[in-house]
Amino acid sequence: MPNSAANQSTKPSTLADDVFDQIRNAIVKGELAPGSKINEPQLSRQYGISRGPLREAIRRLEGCKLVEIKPNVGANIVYLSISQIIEIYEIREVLEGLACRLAAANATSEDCAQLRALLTHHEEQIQSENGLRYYQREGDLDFHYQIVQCSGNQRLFDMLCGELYHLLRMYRIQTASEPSRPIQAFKEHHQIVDSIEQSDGELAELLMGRHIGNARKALLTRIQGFQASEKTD
Amino acid sequence: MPNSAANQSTKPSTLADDVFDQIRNAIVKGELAPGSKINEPQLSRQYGISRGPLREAIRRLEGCKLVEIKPNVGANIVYLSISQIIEIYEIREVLEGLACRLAAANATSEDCAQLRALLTHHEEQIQSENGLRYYQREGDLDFHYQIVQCSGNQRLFDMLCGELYHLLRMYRIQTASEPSRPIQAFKEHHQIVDSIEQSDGELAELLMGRHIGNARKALLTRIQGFQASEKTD
DNA sequence: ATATGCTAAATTGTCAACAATTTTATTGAA
DNA sequence: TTCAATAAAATTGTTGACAATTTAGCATAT
Repeated sequence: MPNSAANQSTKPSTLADDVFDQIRNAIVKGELAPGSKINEPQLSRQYGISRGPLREAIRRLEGCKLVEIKPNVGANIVYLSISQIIEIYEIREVLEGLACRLAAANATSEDCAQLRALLTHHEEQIQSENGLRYYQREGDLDFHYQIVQCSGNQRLFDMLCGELYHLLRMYRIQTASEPSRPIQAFKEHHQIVDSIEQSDGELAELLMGRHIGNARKALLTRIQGFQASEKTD
Repeated sequence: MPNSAANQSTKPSTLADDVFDQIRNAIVKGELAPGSKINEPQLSRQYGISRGPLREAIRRLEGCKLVEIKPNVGANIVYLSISQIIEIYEIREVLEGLACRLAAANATSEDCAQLRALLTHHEEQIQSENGLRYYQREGDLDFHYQIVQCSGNQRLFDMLCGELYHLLRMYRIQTASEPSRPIQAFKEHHQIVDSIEQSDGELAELLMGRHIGNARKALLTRIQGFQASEKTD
């Protein structure tokens, strides 16, 4: 069917679903500030819908742990403390380690080629300052994203790419962060692809765990450095 | 475990929240069969509420991935295939390994005493057939539950105890399963507590990973044995 | 007997109104 | 001024009605 219009015959969707996507994007991009309150009348006007589907979208966000609802008070965008970020990094450490182990077993040669291509593309981009910033912001997660895809474990993919990465993006924007170890991280990425290509799952798992562990430690020391007063829970 | 409706003045709650809990319990207990369709008019009558809060509860369940909603068609209770259970076990393997490593570092002597107490309690219960069935059904998860609590990582706790364990309970009921290696599993539990008590995080992590890995393999071979025709995705 | 198309019923999606609660503003007293 | 009590406004929670869509039933034709 010649369907030039975006979504008519192919994608039946509901207002609640659409607004769910929009709000989630707004949260991840920081347009809805962490910790801030959600005002139903205002948001429903903004999106041009009634409060019914809006509330459904908010409830779904609650299920995803992106907002917290207090009865009779309202919903707040979730706020991640430093200690919560550390917790997420600890989890990523083992989850992405697993992803690498599985990827080493399952990745086709095309998958490996694509991983290589992504790395070289980053290498090119990284020349310019803007490119470097891009790499730190998004490109890094792209790499991790693609490895998880190679793992073949769908639920692992959902957990990482559908939930945790959203929170990390949110945090990066929240704190204009990530001046951390770009060159070193880049080397580690290459090593990881090496081991995946050689189907050495245990090594890939170990390297990825160490890679994220390094990032976690860097984050920890950087925080302790000039922000020792941050509440840790 | 006393979680009845005794809280009135202390806990303001909303209909959507209450019904969310009730439906989730019904799903986990198998009262709402996996794959079955949710009928809004019927459920709203059953719980004595209107469709508004009911739909909010369903949306929240969608966020938790316990139901799947198709626009204009309705919500279905999620159904876990064998391969999806395997995926969950792979994830548990590393996540609970992490929990053990952290628990070994963080657990107080009281925590360890409590773990020991739980194991001896199981040892007593396990004498009778009913007790053994209980152990296989719930007691086993109780043990894992308590270890995750000792890890000190709140998000890890939420992921495991707030999501994955629900799915596993659901699956166990779904397939009257778990005649698998109760005595062996019991020994492994003891070893794990040993290593946590000795603050040997790496050993605890390895043992727990192996423990769950064994369960996964047992499950896999049992399935392949007399149900080789199961769709694997 | 199996399809095909149409009609009726049931179900889902959306909205606006109302009730209940919280938040804000205001008043009055120490 | 500061604090408490109170009234007003705003926000959240809930409901029932209506529109849109899907599902089921039924008659007809091949």
